[in-house]
Amino acid sequence: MPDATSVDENQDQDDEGVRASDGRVPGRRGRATRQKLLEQTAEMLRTTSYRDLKVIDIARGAGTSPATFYQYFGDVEAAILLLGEEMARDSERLVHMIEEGDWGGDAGYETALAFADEFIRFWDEHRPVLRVVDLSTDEGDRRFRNVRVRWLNNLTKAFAAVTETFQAEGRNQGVDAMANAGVLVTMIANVAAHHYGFEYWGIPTADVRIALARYTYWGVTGQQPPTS
Amino acid sequence: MPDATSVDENQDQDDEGVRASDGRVPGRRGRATRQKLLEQTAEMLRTTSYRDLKVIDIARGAGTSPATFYQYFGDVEAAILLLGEEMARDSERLVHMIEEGDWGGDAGYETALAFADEFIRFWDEHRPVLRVVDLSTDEGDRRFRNVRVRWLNNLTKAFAAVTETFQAEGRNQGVDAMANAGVLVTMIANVAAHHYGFEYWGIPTADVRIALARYTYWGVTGQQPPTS
DNA sequence: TCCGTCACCTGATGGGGCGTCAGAACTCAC
DNA sequence: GTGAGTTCTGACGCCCCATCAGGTGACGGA
Repeated sequence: MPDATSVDENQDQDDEGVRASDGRVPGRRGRATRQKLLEQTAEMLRTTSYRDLKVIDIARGAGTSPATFYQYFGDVEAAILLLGEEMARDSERLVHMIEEGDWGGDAGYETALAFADEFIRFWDEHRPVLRVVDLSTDEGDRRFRNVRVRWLNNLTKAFAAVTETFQAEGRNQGVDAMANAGVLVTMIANVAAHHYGFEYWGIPTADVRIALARYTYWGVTGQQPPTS
Repeated sequence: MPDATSVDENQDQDDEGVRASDGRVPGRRGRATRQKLLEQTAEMLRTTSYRDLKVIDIARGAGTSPATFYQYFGDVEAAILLLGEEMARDSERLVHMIEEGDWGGDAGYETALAFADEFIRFWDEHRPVLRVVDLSTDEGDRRFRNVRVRWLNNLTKAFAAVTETFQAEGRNQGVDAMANAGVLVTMIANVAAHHYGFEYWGIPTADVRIALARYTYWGVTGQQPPTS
């Protein structure tokens, strides 16, 4: 069972606070190699199962050797973790959509639809990393849980804030805003994760998208969505 | 990447259609060993990460040798797959809850609450297997996808059937019943999967349970849940 | 241009799991 | 008690892991 590493190391990942395993700060060549390894890790994750992901394959794919890989990452999980943090940063655009969207009336339903689209796109883009984040979190790995919390919690808080504005107007009563938003986010996340599965059993993504937007709209506003 | 095996072998798993890897039908002793290995696999899955799950550990834990493991299962995945099928059979009770529950009015909301409880319990019980089923499905493994489809599709169809009775009465319009039910199921599943995560970021399972039941009730009936 | 130094990379290695035999151990009917 | 059938395992060749000592390459200074 993987365990937490020192948290302090992951503070500043803007390609500067980077350390090699021996503590030195890598130069230009080193960072290029590191980056290539990171990209190759993502690529491998896309094409092979997590369980069968081998350091040697990543290293070979990046045109280098396993020892070099270990120079920059403690283990495969550490590399995936970095990909996860990159993904979490990328998710800011989703937060903005929630915060800046218009959630009232028909425009609100449109916002919900647009958000569903964007979220599904986001998930498809980061699918390989996300499934490892989810699995490892579920298995109790703290490093991954931190990433997962950070990215989903931002969305949840954004939804909760919107919900609270509706609750302040007397609408959408009877539920804790954070719990409600949490369930909402988790729903959207899992639908995005499995929309190909829906297709497989005969439910087109177009229909799923509408169902998803309806739940989102109702969940946030407490209003019935348009029945067009 | 794992691939599909011949499907025919998995038809009758009631402990009778069982074959050892050499094609013989095991006797009493053989089946006992097989069962012990299966249980040990489940136990191992509960305590170690999927990625670090080793045949040798399962075998040792079951007081036997790796060679014996391979006598009964082609690989670790095959064993987990059997656990998955067992789980799918166990899920019948959830289907019954949906089919036989009263979904109208306040009683409907109570049904939704009871279902949320039962589903969360079910997930907690089968958590280790479920996360492997989900991951492997996501990675494109057909064997696991079949299990996942079978178990979730039963629930989805049951919800869709209930939804359609409401739609026939002119309620809950504007959405495809199967897509709606699919999103619902997937939401419940993911909330159940991550309710510990909610606790971790300060949202008690009690609140989550209510939010979950409200979505379920609204999703099935199209009615606003009680705001008590 | 050459050289020293430091950054970067790798070949080689011990450790260990994988999957598969051949044959040992066990069981049970007679 | 015996033998045929069933079940189990020790041992093996293979490959991956993770590490280290030492080789290779880049770059600034003379």
